Parts: sequence; C-alpha cells; structure tokens
Amino acid sequence: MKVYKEPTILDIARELNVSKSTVSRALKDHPSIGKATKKAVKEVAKKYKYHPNNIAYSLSKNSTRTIGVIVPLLSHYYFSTVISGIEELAYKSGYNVIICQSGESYEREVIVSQALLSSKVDGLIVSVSRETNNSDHFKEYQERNVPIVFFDRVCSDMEVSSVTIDDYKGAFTAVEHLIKEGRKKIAHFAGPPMLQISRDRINGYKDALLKHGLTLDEKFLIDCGSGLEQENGSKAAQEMLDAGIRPDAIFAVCDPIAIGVMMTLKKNNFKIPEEVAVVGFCDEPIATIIEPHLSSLVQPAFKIGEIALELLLNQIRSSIPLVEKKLLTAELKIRQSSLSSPF
Amino acid sequence: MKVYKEPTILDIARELNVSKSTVSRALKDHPSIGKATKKAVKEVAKKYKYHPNNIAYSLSKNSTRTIGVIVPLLSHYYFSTVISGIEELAYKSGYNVIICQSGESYEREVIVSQALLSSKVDGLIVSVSRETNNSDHFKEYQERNVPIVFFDRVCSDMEVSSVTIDDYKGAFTAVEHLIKEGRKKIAHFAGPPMLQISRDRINGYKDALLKHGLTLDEKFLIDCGSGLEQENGSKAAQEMLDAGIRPDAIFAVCDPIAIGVMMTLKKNNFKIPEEVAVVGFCDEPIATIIEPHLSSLVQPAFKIGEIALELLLNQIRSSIPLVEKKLLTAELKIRQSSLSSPF
DNA sequence: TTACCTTACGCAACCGGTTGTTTAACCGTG
DNA sequence: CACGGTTAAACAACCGGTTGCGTAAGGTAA
Repeated sequence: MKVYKEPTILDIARELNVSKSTVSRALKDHPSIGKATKKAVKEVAKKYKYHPNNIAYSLSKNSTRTIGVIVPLLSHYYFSTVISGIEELAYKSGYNVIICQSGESYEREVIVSQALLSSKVDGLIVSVSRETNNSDHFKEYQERNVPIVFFDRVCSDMEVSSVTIDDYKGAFTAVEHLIKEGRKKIAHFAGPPMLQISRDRINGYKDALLKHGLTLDEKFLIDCGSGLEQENGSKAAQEMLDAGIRPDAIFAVCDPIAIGVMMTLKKNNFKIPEEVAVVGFCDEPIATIIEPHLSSLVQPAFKIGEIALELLLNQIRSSIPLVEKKLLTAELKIRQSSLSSPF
Repeated sequence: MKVYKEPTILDIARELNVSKSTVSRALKDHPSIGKATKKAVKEVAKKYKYHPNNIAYSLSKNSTRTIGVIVPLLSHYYFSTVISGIEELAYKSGYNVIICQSGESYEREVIVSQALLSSKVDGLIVSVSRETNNSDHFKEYQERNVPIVFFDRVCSDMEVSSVTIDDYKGAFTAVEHLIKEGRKKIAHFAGPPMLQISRDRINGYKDALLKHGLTLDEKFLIDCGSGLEQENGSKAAQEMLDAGIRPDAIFAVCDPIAIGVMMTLKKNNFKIPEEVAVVGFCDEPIATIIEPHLSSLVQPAFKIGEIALELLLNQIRSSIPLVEKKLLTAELKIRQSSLSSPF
C-alpha cells in the first residue's frame, strides 16, 4: 500500500506558480495575502482534496494540540463517561484526545505514559491504576513541563492539579443514612488499600459510626482483595456469611462490589433491604437494574471530565506552573436497597 | 509553560562531537557504527533522559505507526471490549491506537474521521454510527490508500475488509430456541432500520418463524425508535402492552432493549419466563444482573477486536489492495429468561 | 523626480528525526 | 609502496509544514 502520494502544500504551490509559504498563509487567511490569491489557493486545495498534515504542523509548531488520557479500564461506565466529558470540551477547544487504558496494571501504565510522552502530547489526564505506588513515570512529565491533571485516583506524592470526589464525605453520608434508617451493625466492603479513595471511604465509614456512638468492629471491615469487580464482592460476601458474620447493613466501596454482595445475599435467601440494607458508590447503570434498586453515591462523571480538561488547559495556557485542586461532592441517591420501609 | 527544551539527537551529537546521523544510527544499533560510539551515545541519551520524538519520526518515515478506531460509544461494554482486543494486539505489533467516539452522530463521525486522516493514521477500524448512511468520509481513506476495516456495523456500499458476526444466523438461532421452548407468539423488538445488523436480525427472526410454520404477524414486529437503549425498550414495551398486544416471547435486538422490556413487563406484573420469555443479543454484563438472568447471544468482542486489527495489518503490509471478510457466529447462552421450565 | 509606505509575495531557516551517498582512515596484500 | 577493500562516521537532502525577514511593484506625498 501507500503508493499514492498525498497532495501537499507544495503541489498546490506548483500548480499556481506561487511559493509554498504563500499557500500556507493563504490557507489560514493571513492578512498579507491578496484576496485573489487566497481564493485560487483554496480552490486548488479543494480540487486536490488537500488535508493539512498534522504531523508536519506539530513538528514545526512544537505542539500537537493533543492531550493524552490514561484510565484503568474503558469498560467501566464511570471512566468512559469521564472521557466523554473530556472529549466534548477538548473538541470545542481545538484539541484532540488520545485515550489509553492501563488495564489496572502498573507496568502497562508506565508503557503507555512513555508512549504518550514520545507522542508529545500537550498534556495528560490520568486516573492511576490500582497497582500504582510509584510515580516516576509521571514525574518525567513534570521535568519536561508537560502538564498533568489527575482525577479520582491521584498520586498523592505529587503536587499537581486534580479533580476528585470527596470520598470521605460521601462514605460518611452513606453510612449516616444507614444509621438513620435504624441499622446498627454496618459492615464496609473495602477497596484495595493502595488506592487513596479506598482509604478515604474507610475513614468516612469509621467516623460516621463513631459520631453516632456505634462501636467499630474490625470484623465488619471486610477486605475484598485487590479487585473492584463484582466477583470480589460475591466472594467476600460468601466468606463473611460462612464466618457467621451477620451485619444488618453493608456499605460497599463501589457499585460492582455492592452488586456482587447483593447477588450472594439473595442466593443465601437474605432479604434486601429488610434483613440487610446495601449502599454502593458511583451510581453505575447497573444500580437500577438489580432488584431491589441499589442506593448509591452519584459521581458527576461527565462534569469531572470537563473540569479535568479545564484545569489542564489552564496549565497549558499559563506561563507559570499552576496547581488547582477541585473537590466535588458525591450526592447520595436513595433507592430501595437501603430503606427500612421501602414499600 | 514549555520553556524547557527537550533533549534532541542533536544535543547528544554535540556533547560527543559526532554528527546527528551517527547518533540516530547508534541508538538503533546500526551495523556501521562502532561499538564504543554506540555505548557512549546510549550513555549520554540515558543521562539526558532522551525520548525519541515520535512526531519527527513519523514525518520522515511517512508512517505514524498509529491506527485509528472509531466506535459509536465507549460506554458500551461491547465496544470497549473490542477496543481492548485491538489494543492488545496493536501494542504487540508496535502500533499505537487512537480511540474516538462518534456518539452515534453522523456529523461527529465525519469530523473525527477527518481528524484521524489529518493525523495520518496508518489505518482505521470503524463501527459506524447508527445515523450513518453516507460513506464519503470513509471513501477518502480509500482514495488515499489508507486501509479500513469495519467491524459489526459496516458501510455496505464499500468493498473493504470487515469482521462481523452472523446476525441473521444469531437471530434465527434465538427465535428457533424460543419456538422449541413451546412459544407461539414471538415478538421482535427491532433496532434502527438504518443499521444492517437490525435488518439481518429481523430477517433471521422472520425466517425462523416461517421455517417452523408460524405466521408472521406484523404487529409482533415492534420498532423501538432510533435508539438501542434501555429506555427505548421500556417505552416500546409499554406501548405494546397498551395496545393490547400480548406475545408469549420476545426476541430483542440487543441486551439493553431486552432489559428495558423486562423492566416494563415486571412492572406490569407479567411473569418472566412463565408468561413471557425474553432473549437479548450481545451478552452484556447486565444480562446476569437482571432477574431472571437474560438469555443472550454471545459476541466474542475481544476476539473481534483482535481479528479486526489483524485484517488491518494484513492490508498495511500488503502491496496490493486486500479485502477479507470474516463472519463469526454468535453463540446462544441460555439462561432463565427464556426457559419454559426454568426451575 | 525622489523618498517613503504599503501591499503581496518569495526566500530560506527551522522543527527533529531518517537515510542514501560520500569520505577518510586504516587494514592487509602482492 | 601502491592498490583495493573494510570500517566508521560525516554530509546533506528529505518529510511537510511555519514564520521572520527581505524585496519588488505600485501608489502617494513632498
């Protein structure tokens, strides 16, 4: 393939017997080019179906007008919605977006971040993998003055812009809600401790219990292993039941875990919410498919994407290093799964 | 920002008093460079944390080693899984991937395909938006000898490689299964007729009925409007019930529609599968969250991505135009929603 | 007529790599 | 010692744009 030679600015120049700089300027309405010339150039460009070569543009301008995005997994509704938010604003601002997945793997995250660096992205938006506890690959961006914005999952040892949800407050709200519904034995199915969000949610859980005079029972703090998937929730819930642990409410670190927990509870003939109430986090679409519908904390994913891009553009356009941290609040959406008198 | 100047091949060359061509060759172990020189160059490169500039590379090689992917929506599990398949094989083959969403909008699809063309991708993998009924923007790729592979949703007026699943056969199998379970009044909730897959599935539905001597009743062929979302299914199902139409089985064009139908049926106190059996298409994760679990046709999404990339690489590496069409079979996964004696 | 200013465009360097073609030094050989 | 062959590296063109600066043509004013 590739025998065909694409039309370039030079082809247009030759056809009209002008210089290539004239063509370049004519195509972007530079004031020092005559009206007639502009018209002629544009006509020939259209005739040849000329497309400007972005690569050449990027090389000469030393800017690719491209921003890189690294997320753990595209298949999570939350992440793909954040991406939509990023893209929407990016296109409006004349930027392209390159999306990469780390697949929750540290190694892969390093590889793709290096690749994006070589591709000379003008900035990077990242939610780190749950394995990541070293940020050298991101520090290289800082050394090269390529702006970074973290969302949701941050590298806490770096001073960069970020947009996150107040996980502590969200968890606190959720647990407080369960307490107000009369629950006394509230368990938390926690996420991987590597992630800051897991730790924040655990703390919110603990503090809500303490505030309302409930004792913190370590056996109610349940580790779901390294995953945030449904199976992790199912498995951990079964182990909990097998161990004879019987909470009357469960706050799960995320919706898939909550769903897994619910599946296991139902399989073991526990009534939700009568015997066990459940609250999740993230409000994914599955929350309203499971029965009973799952109460969850709504993260404004699209908005988060837009804000992340906004912070990034602020940095790109700024002449000085800029650090802005946005903290958003997750709103509790109460559904049947956590009500005491649901019907 | 961007005050910092990145180290280039020339910086290394100056430090060692050699020419830049020597550095370029040393970095890639060209045989005509001495061992000592290679070692020195690589050391300085490491010292400076040199990263090759992909942009410059692409410009001189006239190849970006990048392939573009356009999908309707990232938030569909099916599409993000296909992308994972593409990425996996792409990385192994030394290619990068740029992912774009059309958002099911024709207009947006044209914009992103033009952008990818300007970015000089070496090839394109596409599943077209459901609005698309004009393929001029893709024909430009052909004119420029940039290979294209379609998956799932194709532009039927173009002779290019594609990987699709046999929608006709899948639909036929699903409906035949319902018939064997003793259902007589089988309705089909159809997708937008703009999409070839919708038409194929309708035909599979019709032919299965005919084969088993069931009459084709037009009132059982239900249009869900332009969308493939859950709400379209709910709405269409409610309209059906309101019109007094009472099928004993429903084959839906896709899982979200099937879920929407099930929700509405349950709300109206119809028992699934006793009164109405339901089968979906695609086997998304939600199929095993809804109760009863939804029977569906499994599309090997990851595999589809891998094959699509393989066909694309075949074209990129070939010196002559190449057209390969792969047709995969969707396997019916039978769950409770479509059984006559489920328990 | 001369000096000066616009207007419209060309020239050439530059971005950071790749690569075909010299070139220079060094080797052994007859 | 002259010659041919290797080896290692330099030179320079090229990819396709952008852009600072120079300049010719034409108009205007002194």
